[in-house]
Amino acid sequence: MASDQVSTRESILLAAQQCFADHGYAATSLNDIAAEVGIRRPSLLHHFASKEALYGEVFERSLSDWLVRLEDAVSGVGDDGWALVEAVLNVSAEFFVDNPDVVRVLRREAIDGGVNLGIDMGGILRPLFNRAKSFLQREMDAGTFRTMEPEYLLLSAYGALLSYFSDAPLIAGLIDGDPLGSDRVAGHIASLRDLYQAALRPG
Amino acid sequence: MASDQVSTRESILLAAQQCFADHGYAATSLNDIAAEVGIRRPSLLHHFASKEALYGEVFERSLSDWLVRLEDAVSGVGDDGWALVEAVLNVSAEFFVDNPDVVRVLRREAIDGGVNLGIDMGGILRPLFNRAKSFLQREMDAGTFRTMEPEYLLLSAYGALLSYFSDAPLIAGLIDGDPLGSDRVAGHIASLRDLYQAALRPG
DNA sequence: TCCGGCCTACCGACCAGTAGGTAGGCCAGT
DNA sequence: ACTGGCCTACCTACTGGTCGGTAGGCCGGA
Repeated sequence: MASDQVSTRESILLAAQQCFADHGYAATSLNDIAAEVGIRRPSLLHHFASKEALYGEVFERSLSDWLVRLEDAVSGVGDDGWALVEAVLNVSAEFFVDNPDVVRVLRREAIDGGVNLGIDMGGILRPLFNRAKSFLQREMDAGTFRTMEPEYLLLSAYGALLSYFSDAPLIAGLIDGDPLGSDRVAGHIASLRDLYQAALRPG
Repeated sequence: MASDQVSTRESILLAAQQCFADHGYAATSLNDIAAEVGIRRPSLLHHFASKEALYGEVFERSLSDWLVRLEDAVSGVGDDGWALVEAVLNVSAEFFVDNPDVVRVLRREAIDGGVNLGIDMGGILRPLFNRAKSFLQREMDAGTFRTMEPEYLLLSAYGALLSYFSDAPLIAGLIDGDPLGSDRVAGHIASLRDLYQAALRPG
């Protein structure tokens, strides 16, 4: 109905995102999603042609939401090298806290190769990766950053940043308190900032 | 038969490990595993009571293989702080290259919470985590390492190290060449060593 | 040397349950 | 009267798991 605060279609997407994040594609049934929305499976299939199509839309939205947010942050910062690194760190953390399901969907796809359902995750990320690489190279050439291998540096940062959020279910059993609590997240980001500042500081 | 180079049971475990790593628990059927071994599903279930039991054994072996290897490396190094960090890095990398499936099995479990099938991954890892934490704290107190928050430092290192291997399918689409090739892996480990050396160097 | 008994490993056939997906009907809003 | 959204009922394919049965190796007794 049009009077719904959010459309059924939107509710389905949100429920699907949560289910796919929690249990993965294969372990999520359309019945699970439909039940969460409060409708029957055939009604769900009235809005989405297939399970695969639904997943595709969830995945695409997850990835693009993050990239848009990242793009905004990057363009809002000048050419100051370190400020840009901090902006990426901060905006990503903020986004992942607000959308804890997104990062688990993306990471599952990364393990599967990001290519399982016709979506070429690598192809989408590659331009971004190359841009970040040449940014780092530029800063290193200019002496703003200590010279390191930009490719590996990026991959390490990607892993260190995302794993904290994607593996939150495990980490919750390792540390005291909710790893996604705002103070814990702030601590993690501060630690990352500290780590990479120390590593990138020239000299 | 006893003349088999490896027992059927062992073949099943190996095939299961690969399937679970490639596609996850839910997306792997017993038929898939049986077909890989070259037997029928009922024959497989003659060796393992259930799919869950088979997965449990695969998971347990994966985790303990890594921990044993880690334990050996740690005990083989004296009390030299940085040497121990390097040993952990090196032995883990070596192990992950030799057993590329293990890390994907473990990471999938980490995302799921490591608690899905009655196995408490957090419980197993917690003592190790606490030991590493107090090791770092000791080195920082002694002035060998720069003072940082050990908990976050460990989690970042865990993420940075494992993600390179678990997300290898995605990374393969990001960089040129096989990310699990020996030179690439060496580069990644060297970069990690460099990163954490720079971050932990006192001053 | 033969024998019956027991064992392991494997198989085809079958089971109940559940998956994704389709067909067709009901009904409120326009 | 039509449409969009939802429903029940149904389909086929496949899941994990069980069943009864078989081929063949091993072993103790005659």
